[in-house]
Amino acid sequence: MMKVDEIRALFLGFFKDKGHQVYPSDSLIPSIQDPSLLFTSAGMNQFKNYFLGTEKPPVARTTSSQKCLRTTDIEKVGKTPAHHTFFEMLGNFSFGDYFKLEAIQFAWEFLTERLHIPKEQLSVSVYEEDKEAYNIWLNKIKIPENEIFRFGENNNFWPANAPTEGPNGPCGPCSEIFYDLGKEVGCGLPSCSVACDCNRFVEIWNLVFMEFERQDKGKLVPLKKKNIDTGMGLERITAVMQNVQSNFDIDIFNPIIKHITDIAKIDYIKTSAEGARIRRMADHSRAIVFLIADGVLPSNEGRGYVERRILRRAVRDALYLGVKKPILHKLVPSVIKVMDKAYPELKNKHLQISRLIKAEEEKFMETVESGIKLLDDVITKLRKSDTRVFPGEEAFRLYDTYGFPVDLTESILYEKNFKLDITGYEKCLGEQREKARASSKIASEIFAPSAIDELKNTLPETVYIGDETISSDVTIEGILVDRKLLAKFTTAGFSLFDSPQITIITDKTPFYAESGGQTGDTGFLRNKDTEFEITDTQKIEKYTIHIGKPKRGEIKVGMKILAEVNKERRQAIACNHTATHLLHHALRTIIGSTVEQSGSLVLPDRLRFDYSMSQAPSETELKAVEKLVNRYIRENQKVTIKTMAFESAKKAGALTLFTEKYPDSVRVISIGDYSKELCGGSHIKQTGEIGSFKIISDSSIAAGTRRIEAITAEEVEKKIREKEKLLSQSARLLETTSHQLPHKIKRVLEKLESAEKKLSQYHKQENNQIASAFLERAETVRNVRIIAEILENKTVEDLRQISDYLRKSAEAVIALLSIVSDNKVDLILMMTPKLCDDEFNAIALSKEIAEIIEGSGGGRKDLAFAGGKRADKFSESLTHFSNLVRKKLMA
RNA sequence: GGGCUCGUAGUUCAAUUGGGAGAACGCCUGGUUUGCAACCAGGAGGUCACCGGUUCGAAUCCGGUCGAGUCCA
Repeated sequence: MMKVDEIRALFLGFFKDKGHQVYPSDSLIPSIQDPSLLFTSAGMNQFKNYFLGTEKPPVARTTSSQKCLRTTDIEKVGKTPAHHTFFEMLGNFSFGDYFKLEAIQFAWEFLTERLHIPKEQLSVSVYEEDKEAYNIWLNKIKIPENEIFRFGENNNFWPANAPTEGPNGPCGPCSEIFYDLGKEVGCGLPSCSVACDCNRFVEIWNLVFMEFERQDKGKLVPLKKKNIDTGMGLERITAVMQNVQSNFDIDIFNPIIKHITDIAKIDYIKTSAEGARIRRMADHSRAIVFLIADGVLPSNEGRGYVERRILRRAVRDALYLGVKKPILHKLVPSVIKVMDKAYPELKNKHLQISRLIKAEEEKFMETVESGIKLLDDVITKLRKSDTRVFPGEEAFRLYDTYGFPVDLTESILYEKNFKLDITGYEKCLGEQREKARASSKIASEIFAPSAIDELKNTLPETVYIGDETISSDVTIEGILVDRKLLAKFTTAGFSLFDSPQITIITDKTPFYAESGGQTGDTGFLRNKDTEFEITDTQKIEKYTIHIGKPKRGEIKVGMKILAEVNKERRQAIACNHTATHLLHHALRTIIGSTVEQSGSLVLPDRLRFDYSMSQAPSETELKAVEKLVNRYIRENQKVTIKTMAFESAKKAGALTLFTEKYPDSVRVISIGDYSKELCGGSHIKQTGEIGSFKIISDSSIAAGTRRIEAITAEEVEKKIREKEKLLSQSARLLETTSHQLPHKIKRVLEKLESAEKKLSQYHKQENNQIASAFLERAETVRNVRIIAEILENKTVEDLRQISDYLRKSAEAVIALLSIVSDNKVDLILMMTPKLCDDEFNAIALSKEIAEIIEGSGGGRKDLAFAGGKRADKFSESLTHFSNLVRKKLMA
């Protein structure tokens, strides 16, 4: 039986023998910058620019086994024999080299002579208008006529339906090869064929003949250079070779599935609902392991969000299988064991991957728990209203706002004998989708054109000369304004304020473009007539782009101009960048080599360093790290930059990054004989230039990931001066020395506290006295004391205290207490509870009085608050109050 | 990129819908006990995330900022 690893190796070896360069799998995060691509979803992705013709391929034929991630069919995963989120795609590619004949011959030879698949079990399809491919299959390969099927653009064109529906760009017919599982599989009808929907015929290989460029209105223009792009699912061909009907029965899935059933303590019954869940968990655990290994951390947007969703789906399956504890992270070793022959880098990441998964699983369990609580609340309410239908909007709210999955809602409802209004739920979801889609930026086209593409055929890569010099004469090669290429631009007609943002491309440049965490340079392009300020430098594919604003004069393509980088800023950046390497090294020295960089930001005024570590480093450890970095600085070590082959850099012990993919030739930065890192950034010559290093903060930014922020050089001086100022100012304010400051602060606080206590006691006493005085001089009507008083130098809080006292010390009281200032009246209305009824109470009274002073009031029946702005009318309202109360009591 | 929810004591959360900031656990002190989350009494602990607005009055309403959670793309 042929194993996955053998088939992969056989495939790559076969095409290598046919003159193809073997490319390693690209990362799941596409290495080609493209906002429209979230993940690598096909073997051709890493060669996209070669197919587009915007970049010249170094070789004419390549082959690869590409790891891919697709979530479009995620619902089907586990339920069908061949759907995955994560899978490997075997492919061979030709860029203007061989075409249909060889592509077909290679595929046929590989299947029949290397894999020894009987010809009778293979059949093919071609695009109905592709006579060339049809004839090759019929005459060269000698496939019987009735085994060649002809389908329309829906099935046999790439992209599907491209001629009528688009998108514009490279496209072409394709030809598919099918494997017949045999009569006993599938529908069993005599008419069964490749065209049938049943599972008997499986598509194993798709050969795409990219020969047209689609233009507007479906016009297909033949390409000068025709390309081949093929794809064969590794898991699927393996299933064929191992003579099993499902991809999940092949050698790499068996151990994972066994591991799941062992933990869950259940049997794997393929046809049961649990079986599908187990398969889905097996699939998803592979996807998650590879995503994390490629640097995708769980988050709530973009790639991280897709990863989180996959992970949560798997956790849900585990819950259904009765596993109430985190389980996925336990599968990591099994996944790695079956994949590490092709992806040996997984082994080193093993601990970090399981740690991250575990943290994420625990978080989701919390979400589920709080969701169950929320669900219970709604159910309790529903029970009262005597309905058995759970509203769809509620289910949606639980999912949308609190992340509680609807299938969990459904199964809990089922247990409690409720029904879910699933139509209502789906309606809400659909509305949200519509809204989001309408305002989404992400284009669905793979080949989104941009103005820069126009340059790609003629203009070579921008040469970076910023290591040798920071000012040099350069030639302007491209000017971009509003995504359009211009030949020249002049400031005439523009005021300095409304001149647009302009992007300039030059033949070479001393400006460093933002990358590897280091921010882009700023500076000027100028000659005697022209001045252009550069505010940012970025990289788009092979070009450095200078972004900024014209100050004066005119800029023309072809013109020579002096490019000057802001020198002080660059020096500060270089200090921070070298310091970042020292920090990395110090962290590994003090804490251990489990610390790994997971991101960094180098700015002129500070640096940020993200690293993997499960708990926070102790204060002592951080201090030690800071001390060590400063020692490195004082040692004034030499910083050397060398370019060498990747393999020899690795041998020399250079640190390589978790997520990065490196070219063959790399730049190695060595500091003294300790730190050695691959890095493209700007550095100083001797560590002494950094002067000083200070950690400003250490915090957690994600599960298992921490961030240190630090400053160097002049920024440290600034910081020290700031702190000194702070201290001396504080000391002066407290009339002491900075030494005595903590002691003094403590004493002042104690004093303040006791003073406040005394004061409030005093106030209380005073308020009680006032209250009893009020009682004494109060008018009494039918045993009810009526009090109406204006107080001075009191707060609403005091009024409250006074009314409390009144309530406690008299049987029956109605009191109106007020504070009157220039433009405002505050009042409190208290009546002993027995006097209150529905019409006559403090709320009603306060409202009525407040009306006179053009304010409003409210509160409780026995204690209400009110206020107004017309202090001048207050005496009127006092009279009104007394009359009102008297009248009421006499009645 | 577009939504929704949340931010209150060291922690987990309340606050009757705009009208005295509370409970439980934890902490401190004293007592009683000294079998492992013991009991009794007392106490400390709050910028109600931040800024602005509305209002006589805002933890509560409105706008903004920051942070967290979550869904869609």
